[in-house]
Amino acid sequence: MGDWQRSCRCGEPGEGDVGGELTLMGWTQSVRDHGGLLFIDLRDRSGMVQVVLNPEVTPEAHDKAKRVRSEDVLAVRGTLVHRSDETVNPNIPTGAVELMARELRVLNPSRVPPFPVDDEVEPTETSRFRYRYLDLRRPRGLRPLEIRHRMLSTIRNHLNDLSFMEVETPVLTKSTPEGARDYLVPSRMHPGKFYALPQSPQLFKQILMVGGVDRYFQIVRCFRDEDLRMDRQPEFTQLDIEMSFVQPEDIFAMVEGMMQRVFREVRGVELETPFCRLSWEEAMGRYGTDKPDLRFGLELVELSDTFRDSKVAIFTRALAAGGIVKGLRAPGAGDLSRKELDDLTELVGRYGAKGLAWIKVTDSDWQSPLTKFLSEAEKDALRDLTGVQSGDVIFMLADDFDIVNEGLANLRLEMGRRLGLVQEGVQAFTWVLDFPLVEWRKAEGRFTAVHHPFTAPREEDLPLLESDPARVKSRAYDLVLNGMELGGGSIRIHSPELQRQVLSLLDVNPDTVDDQFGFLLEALDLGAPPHGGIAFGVDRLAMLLSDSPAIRDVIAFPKSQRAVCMLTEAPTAVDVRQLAELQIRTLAGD
RNA sequence: GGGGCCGUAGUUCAGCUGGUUAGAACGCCGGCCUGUCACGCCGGAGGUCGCGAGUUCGAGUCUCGUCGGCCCCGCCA
Repeated sequence: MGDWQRSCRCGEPGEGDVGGELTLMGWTQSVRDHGGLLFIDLRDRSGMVQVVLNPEVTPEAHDKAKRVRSEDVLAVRGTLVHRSDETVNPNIPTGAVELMARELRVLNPSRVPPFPVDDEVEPTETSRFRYRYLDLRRPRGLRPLEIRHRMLSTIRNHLNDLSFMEVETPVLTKSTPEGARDYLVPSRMHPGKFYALPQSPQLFKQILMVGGVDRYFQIVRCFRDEDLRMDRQPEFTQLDIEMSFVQPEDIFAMVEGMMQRVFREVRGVELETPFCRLSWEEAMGRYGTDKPDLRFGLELVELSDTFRDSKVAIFTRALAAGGIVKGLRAPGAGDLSRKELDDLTELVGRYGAKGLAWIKVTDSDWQSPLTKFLSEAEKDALRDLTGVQSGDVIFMLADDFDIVNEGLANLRLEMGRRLGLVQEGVQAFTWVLDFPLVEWRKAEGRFTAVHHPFTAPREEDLPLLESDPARVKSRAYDLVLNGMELGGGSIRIHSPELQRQVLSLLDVNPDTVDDQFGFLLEALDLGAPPHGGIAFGVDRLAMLLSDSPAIRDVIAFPKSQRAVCMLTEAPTAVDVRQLAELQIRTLAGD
């Protein structure tokens, strides 16, 4: 660079700067060599500006420019001039001006890049993330991170305005029995012992409440060693919030205000508040899921009673086994082909359904493999309950509660898309309330917490804790947007006795309760205020705000589906001496 | 742990029921060109068809295995 100092960024020069002497630095987007005149598009994060080299004015600079290649890093000094009317480029913000170069320095030449650094062709994800630095030079690569940054800075401003305090909690912490698989970190000072990376700062933030921190938040990395998905990474970021002396209403109002501001400042969209609210039971009943996409209707219909004494064996058999029958009317879907119906059957099959019953309703008849088993009374009931009309299809599923709901919920999403019912541009927020406190895990033969073990039961359900735990509802809530779970939280248990009772209901061994949660129980016994909070998936929110198809797009250096860092190739083997120091020997031979 | 899709030039892709020397566009290299902005024109180079077996007279194409990427189920309090 020598002693040169950059005067502004490439996207910034405008007509106000014309006549000025500018020094610009950036990357070579393209070179257009006309033999005589030569143009260079100089780019940085802020944008692009055209540099002109004229061999008659500056033969030396022009000569150097002839050897400039894509992605070379340049510094150019010259005069900013107006372009003549015919040569103005309306497609870029700096298109009215250009830099007449007097002197050019190649700060660092670049090898030919492994993929073109522009938004024209999308490189494969493998090369995008292997060469993430090239990807980030493209607007398409950088934009999701810019939106993420704006979102987080808006959130910090907002919470700061509301007197929240950001506190950092430990990353080297303690493994706890419930929840996802932990990432472990061996301890050198304590051979054979391990820290765990936090799955969330849950217990620390509750302890902060006991410490009187009152209004806490943290934008914090969390770790879960589970298999990846399009919207799941092994390390992800939570917006963690906790407040003392609050009711759910206080949390809702705070979150709605925050979301309003985020959508206003990041997307320029004005959200209506208060958000919709659904009980868990209503959400499950009408949509078959606890995270319904409310951008379209297509509600499910309960049909168990209709078919209680039916001749349709698949229905009565499922009901006899304690299952349910539910249906979904797809308006105007009567033209579905056999192949399409097979595909839909395969779709519900993914969630365990053994088949998918369908009826095509036309003016003259009901076409279905089931027709001959359906009584007139059942047809009347179906007409009443679904409002079916000629040209529609009724889908029905009979199986246990989870399979029916999950199958139909996903069928509903698919049909919503196929029938073009999803209203684009609509932000359909909803709170989902009154989740069950616990659910029975057949595989494990015990109850597990639906939210987490520190969630308070509803007060009116306390008597059921002993007699019928499955019917106890919790003071938990989720925030759902367009079918995506953005965050969830709850009012916490602040009584040590109740906390012990819930832990024992979850069949946590009484010895390990004190081992694992002793510090929490002790804190609850030393003046813990009633408190509650919520945590959001920052990455998912950023995905939504940036219209990104995958979580990888909103993370600077994401991991592949097999949890490998595509840039550094971590995890890797370590030196045996490091292992010896930790007193660790691996079983995996390699 | 299970199911599915994909892997061909530097990049994005085409390559049919197996059949001559594996193609296109962009990029790259060389030449020409003084108002282009996805500059244009002429010429050229560039391939372990992910890898390994198998079937076959013959495999980019079929089969099996393997590696990698992506999507899904399980898992993710």
